[in-house]
Amino acid sequence: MMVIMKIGRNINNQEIAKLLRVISAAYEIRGGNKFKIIAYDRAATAIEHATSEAKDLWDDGKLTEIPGVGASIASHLDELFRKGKVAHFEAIMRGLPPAMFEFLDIPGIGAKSAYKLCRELKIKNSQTAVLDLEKAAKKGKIAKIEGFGQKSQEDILEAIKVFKAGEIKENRMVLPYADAIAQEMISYLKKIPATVQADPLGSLRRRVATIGDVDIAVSTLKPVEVINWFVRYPKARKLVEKGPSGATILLKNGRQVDLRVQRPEAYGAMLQYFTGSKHHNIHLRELALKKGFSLSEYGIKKIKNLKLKIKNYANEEDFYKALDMDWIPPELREDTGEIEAALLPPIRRDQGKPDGLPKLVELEDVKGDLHIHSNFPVEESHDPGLDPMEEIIKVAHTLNYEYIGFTEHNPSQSQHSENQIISLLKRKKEAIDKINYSRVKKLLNGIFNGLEIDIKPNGELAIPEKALDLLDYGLASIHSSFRMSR
DNA sequence: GCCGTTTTCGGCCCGACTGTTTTCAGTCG
Ligand SMILES: Nc1nc2c(ncn2[C@H]2C[C@H](O)[C@@H](COP(=O)(O)OP(=O)(O)OP(=O)(O)O)O2)c(=O)[nH]1
Ligand SMILES: [Mg+2]
Ligand SMILES: [Mg+2]
Repeated sequence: MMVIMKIGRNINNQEIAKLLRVISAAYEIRGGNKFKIIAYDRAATAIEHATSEAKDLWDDGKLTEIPGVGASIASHLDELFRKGKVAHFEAIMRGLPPAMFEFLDIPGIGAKSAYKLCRELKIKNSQTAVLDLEKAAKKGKIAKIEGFGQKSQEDILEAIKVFKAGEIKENRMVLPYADAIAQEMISYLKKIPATVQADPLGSLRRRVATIGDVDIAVSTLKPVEVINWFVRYPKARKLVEKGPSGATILLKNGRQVDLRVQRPEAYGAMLQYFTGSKHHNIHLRELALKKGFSLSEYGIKKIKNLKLKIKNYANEEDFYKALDMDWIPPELREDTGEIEAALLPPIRRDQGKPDGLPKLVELEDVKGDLHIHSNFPVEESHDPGLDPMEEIIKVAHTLNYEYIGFTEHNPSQSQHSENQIISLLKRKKEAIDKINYSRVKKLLNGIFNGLEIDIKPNGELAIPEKALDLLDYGLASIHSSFRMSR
């Protein structure tokens, strides 16, 4: 439960992000420049999402290539990687109760509340901070603090329960799990005629590998009906909040679902807003501002003529087109250059940027699979495949694959002599040769004989050298001894 | 603190919801 930061020279991206968020919160308490606070937060998000470890980028002198990391933060990180601590950060934190940072992941508590609670309740010990806060709430001490009351005291108690159960957005789910939750909710929403359309948005629509919460938008002329139906979802455990334009619930499984509703004629703007990402939206809105437009989930306003009515967009294509941009595939909307790339050709040429949006790899583009486990009995030590090769070939055919390769694990070394391993692999090679000469072969252009070969702790492969001659190819991978030093 | 072909200075997204406030601050999307 402790969220104390791990600091040191071997800090990873997740831990750096946490550290930068703590600094952002510290600046917020100190009344620092509002945009500096935002800058630290943005740098945190950028490092969290970076595809390389910040420490490796630092090694190559490329830290400032991360958008949002400039000279200042890069120099602090340089100090962090060299010395394991940052003097400037320590100075910022000095005088602030360290326990307050334990509260930042409790839903509804931000920097200001965390600080006030710590100070007024004299909470000193980081290790027991959350428990101390809970005790204080139960004794009615929070309601007495200025700016808090009976209701906020109850809300904090509830939030601590949620936090202790690990039911916070920071504990992310894998994409397929979130997909399942979203699909169930969408079927439920579609049961009432008021729902014109319902879509999973946010990180789900962007197909991010891990998902914090489930975001859903509904197109409707009867928002009140949809929202009331939503909050009565049978699997809902708790209503978090509810208003005229949406609601948030917590499900019995501890997951959060956010709903936003919008009229059909303005649904395009809602799709754009609620798909995100946050920094894609901010970047897009900044670009629009320079052109004299103000963007929101309701549509586009002309800044000069605020009296002019907001313009509706029923679909996303028109919304982006109004900004002279190509429609951007949701998978690319992470503010990593896609906005500049989407600017229509004449503008790109003016700016000397000829490149458009990249063409994404679609499922149909996948032409084969060279890592497949069949149930062919090679007597591996673990995880044999479930289906016969013939069945797998048929499925590959229905997927329009041109080729596949079979890569069962190598025969277990502990159970077999070298000769036994070779004879097992000979049998498999004969089986594949046979398939290649049989009718099934016509389904695919190529069926290859591979093997997933263990790399042993001493670096050797787990099959004899001459067994390699029996294979078309091998996949070598490590299956044990993960705690060896680098 | 970051960033840039209208800027190396002067900007920085925009809105929903809640509680405690008597007009808005804090938190979140
Ligand atoms: N303009 C703007 N849009 C935001 C902001 N925060 C969130 N959004 C929009 C874009 C997000 O993708 C969408 C849903 O917010 P979430 O907090 O659920 O984020 P998202 O789903 O992208 O990631 P997640 O996996 O839930 O952490 O709402 C913001 O500060 N400004
Ligand atoms: Mg989300
Ligand atoms: Mg959300």
